[in-house]
Amino acid sequence: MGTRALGILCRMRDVGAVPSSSAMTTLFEFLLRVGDYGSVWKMFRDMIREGPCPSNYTFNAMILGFCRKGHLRTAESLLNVMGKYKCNPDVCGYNILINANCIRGWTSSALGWVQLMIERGCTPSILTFNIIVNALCSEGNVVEARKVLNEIQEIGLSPNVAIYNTLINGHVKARDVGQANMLYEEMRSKGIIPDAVTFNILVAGHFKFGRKEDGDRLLRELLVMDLLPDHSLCDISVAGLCWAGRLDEAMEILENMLEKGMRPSVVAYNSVIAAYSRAGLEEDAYKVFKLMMKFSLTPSSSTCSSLLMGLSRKGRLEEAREHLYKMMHKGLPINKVAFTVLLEGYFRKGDLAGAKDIWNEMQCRGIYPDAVAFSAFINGLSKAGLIEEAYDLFLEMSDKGLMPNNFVYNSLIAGFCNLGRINEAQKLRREMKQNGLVPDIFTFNIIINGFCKHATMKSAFDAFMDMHCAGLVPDIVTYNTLIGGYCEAFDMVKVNQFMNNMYANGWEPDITTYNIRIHGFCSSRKMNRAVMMLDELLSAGVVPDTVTYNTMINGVCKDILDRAMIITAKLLKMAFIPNVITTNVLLSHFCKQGMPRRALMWCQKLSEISFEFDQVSYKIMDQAYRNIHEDIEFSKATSGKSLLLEFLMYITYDYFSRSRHKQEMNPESFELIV
DNA sequence: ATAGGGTTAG
Repeated sequence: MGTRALGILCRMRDVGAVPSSSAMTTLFEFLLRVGDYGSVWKMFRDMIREGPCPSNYTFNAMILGFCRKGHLRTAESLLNVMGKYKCNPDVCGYNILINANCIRGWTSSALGWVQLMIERGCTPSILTFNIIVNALCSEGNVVEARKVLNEIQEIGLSPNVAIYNTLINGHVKARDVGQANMLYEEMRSKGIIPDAVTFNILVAGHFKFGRKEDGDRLLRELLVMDLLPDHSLCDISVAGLCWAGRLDEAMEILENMLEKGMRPSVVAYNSVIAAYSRAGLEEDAYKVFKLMMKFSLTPSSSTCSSLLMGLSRKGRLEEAREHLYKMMHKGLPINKVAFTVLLEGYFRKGDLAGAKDIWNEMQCRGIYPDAVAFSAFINGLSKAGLIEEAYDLFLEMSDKGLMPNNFVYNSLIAGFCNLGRINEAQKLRREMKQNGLVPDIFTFNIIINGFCKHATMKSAFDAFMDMHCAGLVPDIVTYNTLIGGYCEAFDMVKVNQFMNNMYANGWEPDITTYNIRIHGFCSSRKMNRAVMMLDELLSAGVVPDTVTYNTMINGVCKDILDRAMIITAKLLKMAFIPNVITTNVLLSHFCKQGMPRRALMWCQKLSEISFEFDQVSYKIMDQAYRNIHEDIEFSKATSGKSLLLEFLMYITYDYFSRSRHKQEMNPESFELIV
């Protein structure tokens, strides 16, 4: 299409006709999108010689096009020369350039441009400052961001709802929901009316990082406030309930809306699709997508990424990749996030070759990784223990002009911590500070975890104190990490102390807290206490998960027979869903209890139903082979303990063999939906 | 705003 347009334009020139300025601009946009810079410059020269005169609109489109391709220097020179062609750079052009600098992580040069535009007599708009505030927030520098808001008021600009939304979002992302609330109050007191975005940020923030009660309270208040139209309220409720894990309720609202003839927005559908995918219910995600298609809504890039995330997290990577191609073929908006989601999926599966392949393909298709994509790659490599390769990538991204942000530093720090190389991790934390980044709660949680796992609890506690000094408020993950560390150290005094500390700071234990504590009891063979913890969890209204089950089962296998049977009966009533770790637990117990042949027999049966083992499974199988070879077999398959093990393995096998027969998604269904 | 980093089971 673009080449034809180019041909027509040339013929127009040949017959002496002058194309319109807007036609030229559209053509520039196209040529820049496909990266045909040769034609861009040729057409530009033609324009200068033969008209039409380029307008500000033409220049801005070119500046935007070059910025999107990462050619910031070219964009900057265009802005600087446009004066020669009777075009004065306007606030729009500057904003594009400032934003491009911010996206690359070059906040200080963005600030330099703001300075320069003022010197050149172009007044920055509220949008200019919004871009800056956003950039500072994504560096974790909410304090500076807040200062910008004060400064713009001093120069006589009045903040609007958008800039407040950006700042509130920044605080929520920094896990400071309290401060986010204060900003909300502040904007209201200034008479600025919050919009749907404000509430979406706040409600999601409360559910994600704050307290669920606050989320509910805000939703209730919102309903009586009469500020927003009904459909916005529904969108926000749906998103909030999704984050609260109350998917059935969210779905109910969506269905109610449809019954009432209201049209839920793409955001509402996306929230539900994302939540289903996150919860491992990818088939339900596709059902919602189908519904969305029925009402001919246009999927956004986040719709696509969320659907792919559902498949990818379940390890269904071939299908995910196939859908990715189909989506691109249909012209759906696929961006770097979709590729990042797949990249993560390959790493999660331990398929390093697949991960590297999707990484290369993304770049071959002209989709360039951003800081988060780099961090996903760096994170995957570090988790696989390939820290040197990860570090090379870190250097590569800096070479490419992408400033590493907190995501990247945190991934790398986690990589060093996982290998126990705490000193190098600490060095990176100092380096991020030198680069103007502010270590966030993630950084501290990663480092605290590193100390818990590879150093002393004293050092972990010191890091916890450092975190306070840095003005950060510990969150549930911080508490869980420390409680886990003290559990491992069997320091029950400190465990209880931190549990109390956690309650005092307004945090209720979550499923992870309970799992950690149950694990603590199981590993010290206090199964009665573990069961008590399970009961406590249930009465607190927390839903146990597969981790709970696996932890308990692992304890049960080690326990005395009578109690083991009672606990097993209790667990089975709860209808848990097993996974590969469940089988690994059982297989390793077959080995530990002197039955390597039984372990291998079950492996054989599982592979017959194409069960997907993981790296750990293969290690256990190796161990079983070695045990047979070294003649380490001592259990009779008829003892009570081994019968219990056989029984547990049988029901696990049975679950997988049934779920295999369940109707898998039809591979063509995606095409049928769209 | 809705997608991509940190805590838990072998």
